[in-house]
Amino acid sequence: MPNISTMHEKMSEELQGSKAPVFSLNGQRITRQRLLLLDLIRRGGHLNADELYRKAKEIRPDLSLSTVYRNLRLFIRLGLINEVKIGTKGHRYYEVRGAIEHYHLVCLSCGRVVEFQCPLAEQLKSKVGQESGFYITGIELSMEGYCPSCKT
Amino acid sequence: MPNISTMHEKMSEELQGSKAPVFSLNGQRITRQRLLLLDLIRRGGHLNADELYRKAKEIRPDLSLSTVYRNLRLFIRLGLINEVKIGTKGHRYYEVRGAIEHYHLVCLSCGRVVEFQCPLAEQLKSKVGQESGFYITGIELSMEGYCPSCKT
DNA sequence: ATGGGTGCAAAGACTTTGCACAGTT
DNA sequence: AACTGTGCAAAGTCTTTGCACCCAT
Repeated sequence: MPNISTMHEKMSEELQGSKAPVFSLNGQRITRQRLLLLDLIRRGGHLNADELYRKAKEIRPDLSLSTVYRNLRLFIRLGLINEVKIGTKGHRYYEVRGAIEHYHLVCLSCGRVVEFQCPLAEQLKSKVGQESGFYITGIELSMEGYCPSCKT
Repeated sequence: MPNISTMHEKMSEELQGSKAPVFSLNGQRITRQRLLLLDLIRRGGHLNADELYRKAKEIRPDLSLSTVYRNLRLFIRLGLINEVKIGTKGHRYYEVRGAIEHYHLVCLSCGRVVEFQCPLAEQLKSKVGQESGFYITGIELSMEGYCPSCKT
């Protein structure tokens, strides 16, 4: 069982590149569950809540699904991860918040998710904002289809 | 109570611009519930299942929510309407299928939905398809923000 | 008469919440 | 001691499904 200083150390790693004082500011605690979940999201690419739950349960069998949901909300609030809705079915996936803005392409057959960048999206945002008079806060862009292996 | 020839007439109107024989082909029946629902979707702009249910219930109080859901699925299968997921919350809305491909912009304050066209989206689709090797079947694009009246 | 359509209620998938207990500070 | 975080179970939201009855063909 890791002691608390080990945890702090690990959490510092987790916090690389994000606003450091968020945890202490909000009085949020660094728990094993949280470390585990963040770690799995970081490794796992694109996971939904249930996938994350099952993976985490392999390591901590006593972990509960509500802890997963609660902490996903927390991580989002803290800006550590993003929730993305992929494909026309709009399922929710989670991924670490990276510097590069990107969008998603999902294979309808095997479920593989590919990220792509889209410089046009920013242009689009300001163009649509100008023409509509809206102040635009968010953009949702994803595509779906069949990947090279599945499309034949 | 409208007789069946009236209903056929009305349904023909509904079918303007879509593949006409779909109903007869599939043996789908023209019912008052279906006429009402299609009519409300046509008038209503962007409705979700519950909004549609409540509007329809004002006219036919005995209508059930499952009929709404069942017929939304049906209309989608027949190509009469589109299901769109708007905003980062990904709520499902329904609208008549028009000729012009368009996307949606929703006000986070008043809920107003504005349609916009995006010639770039088609380009984007083929570009992403080329670069990724995917065969792309669907694209999901929407934005959210605050409309002119709400943004101050 | 036949077979699809509807209302009702129940079940499903996914997510949130209330509560008592456990672990940190 | 005070308070946050967790597990568990219950409740919530949105959608689908099973079944008996109804109605159009």
